[in-house]
Amino acid sequence: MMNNSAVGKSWDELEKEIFTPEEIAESRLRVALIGEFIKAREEQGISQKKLEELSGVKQPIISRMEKGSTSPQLETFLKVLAPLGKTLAIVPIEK
Amino acid sequence: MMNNSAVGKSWDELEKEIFTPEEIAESRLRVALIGEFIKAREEQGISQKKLEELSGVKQPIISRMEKGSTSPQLETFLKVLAPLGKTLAIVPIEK
DNA sequence: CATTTCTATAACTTTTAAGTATAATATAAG
DNA sequence: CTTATATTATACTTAAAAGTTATAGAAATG
Repeated sequence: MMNNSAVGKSWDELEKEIFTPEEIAESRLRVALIGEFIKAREEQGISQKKLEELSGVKQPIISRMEKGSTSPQLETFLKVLAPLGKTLAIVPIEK
Repeated sequence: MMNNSAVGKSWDELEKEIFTPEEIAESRLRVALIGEFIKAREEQGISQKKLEELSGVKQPIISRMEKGSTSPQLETFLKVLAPLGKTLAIVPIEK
């Protein structure tokens, strides 16, 4: 049984009890990357279905990826980025 | 039965018969990213075992990733990059 | 409204990455 | 050398993403 009550706590507070700082940082980063992908897709007016045609990645997978219910494989992410004229690069962590 | 004999063909020639241009491009990109990661790890004198401690990602996973026998999840790749002071960014495809 | 397009989700199968334990190989010490 | 020890690679199991199909619910279009 949990010894800390959840009542009255914000998600930020709860998150700190459940996950390590590394997990939180990593998760935010992943969310940021996916968010940038969504933005690029929408800016170019490309639907998930259309992107399925362009990338070969099925629409339900794109949906799950965007909703954050799966952490895509590097390969899958590169596949959906390519038709948007984007790719991934390794960069130094910014301060 | 295959109607093209493999005898006398280079890997580059064979590759074109087996994979689509998109698959080839994506694969080379993934290999390039992994190569850059390996370079960063070795330059910093960090062993796979040490990186396991720093990142929480098990050494066999790092090994398979570097050997190219798996395409890591985005999350896993971010985890191993972080202790090396690196992360991923979405960038335009270069000409 | 009705219809089409788009996104989300569910259920299920297949494929593949992650986790675990161990083995092979390389490197360093005696 | 050969024996330790560190480092990387390999089987094998488990977990999770991808693929498939179908459908429901939003949101735009006529």
